[in-house]
Amino acid sequence: MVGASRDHAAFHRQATDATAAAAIAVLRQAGERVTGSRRAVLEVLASRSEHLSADQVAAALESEQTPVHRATVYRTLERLAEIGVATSMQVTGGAAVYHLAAVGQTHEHLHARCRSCGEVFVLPPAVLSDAVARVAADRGFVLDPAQSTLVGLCAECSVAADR
Amino acid sequence: MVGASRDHAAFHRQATDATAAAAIAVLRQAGERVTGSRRAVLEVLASRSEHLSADQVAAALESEQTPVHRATVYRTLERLAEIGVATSMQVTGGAAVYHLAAVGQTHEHLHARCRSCGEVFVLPPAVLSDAVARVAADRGFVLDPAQSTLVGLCAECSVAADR
DNA sequence: TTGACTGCAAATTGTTTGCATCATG
DNA sequence: CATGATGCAAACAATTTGCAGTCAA
Repeated sequence: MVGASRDHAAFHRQATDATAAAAIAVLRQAGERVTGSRRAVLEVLASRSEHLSADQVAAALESEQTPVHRATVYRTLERLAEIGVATSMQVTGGAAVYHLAAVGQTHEHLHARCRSCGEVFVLPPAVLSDAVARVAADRGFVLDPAQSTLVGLCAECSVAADR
Repeated sequence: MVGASRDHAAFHRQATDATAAAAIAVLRQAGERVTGSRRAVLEVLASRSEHLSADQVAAALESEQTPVHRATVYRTLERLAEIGVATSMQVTGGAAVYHLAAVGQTHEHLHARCRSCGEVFVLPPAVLSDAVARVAADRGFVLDPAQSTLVGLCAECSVAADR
């Protein structure tokens, strides 16, 4: 049990390091400067699988004795998103959240938020492929599934609402 | 042409007045006070078919020589939404927008926001009918098109981005 | 060396709240 | 007349931006 746990932790750290390193390589290739702040931000993003808000990233850095000013966190995340190393998404009614874009794989995904419990679900972007085609034909609107948030009731909440 | 235009304007004003009056009646029934500010806010909502942000409502009132303080506009819109006279929706990455809940008719529609110019477009909810079916089958998620905001590039901005 | 990056403070935007005053019911 | 509504200013949260100093390339 303890052994398995340690192995898992070790694996995770290694994977995290690899991801962060890959992201740094991309940064360098893009002609961007690799600074301590950027490294730190990337490591935080790489170490968590979920989406983090700029504030959460700043808080994580602070508790890791690597404080980075919030303005810098915002600028860094924005830059990372521009380069494609990270993806950002505006959560309806909340702060923008970021996560590392898996280098190589497209890893695009779509978010659906339950308006009852607030939980955010990840869906395959293909769910919107029909909608993409329709709005393009209809209005010339280039829909970006990865940036869109669908809203509704999750399975659990819709069952609860039925009663 | 001129005649038709005048008739249309007259019809529209009449419809607007009727809608606002109906909303005021509902307000009264709900035991809410009917004040000048509330009347004015309702008339602005009734006179525009699109969705307005609190700020836009305040601006409209100001240009109509009926200034209402922004705080009041916010409080009023919130109250109207609570009562059900108006519906609010948080546009992803933007301000909340409101519109009168058509008394009786469902008036469902879907929003798409351009991530470049920020403009919000209204689309027929049928655009998402395929997505609704897919997420329902896939995850049991009951998608609500009226609450969802699609994000992408509008026709104009996508043309501009191409160059 | 030098221009990009950072920290800091201050400005923005959208929205909420405490409080004294005022007007509707 | 008693509440509940309004105006005003100030607080808020999430970002953004101008500036001057610092550091990676």
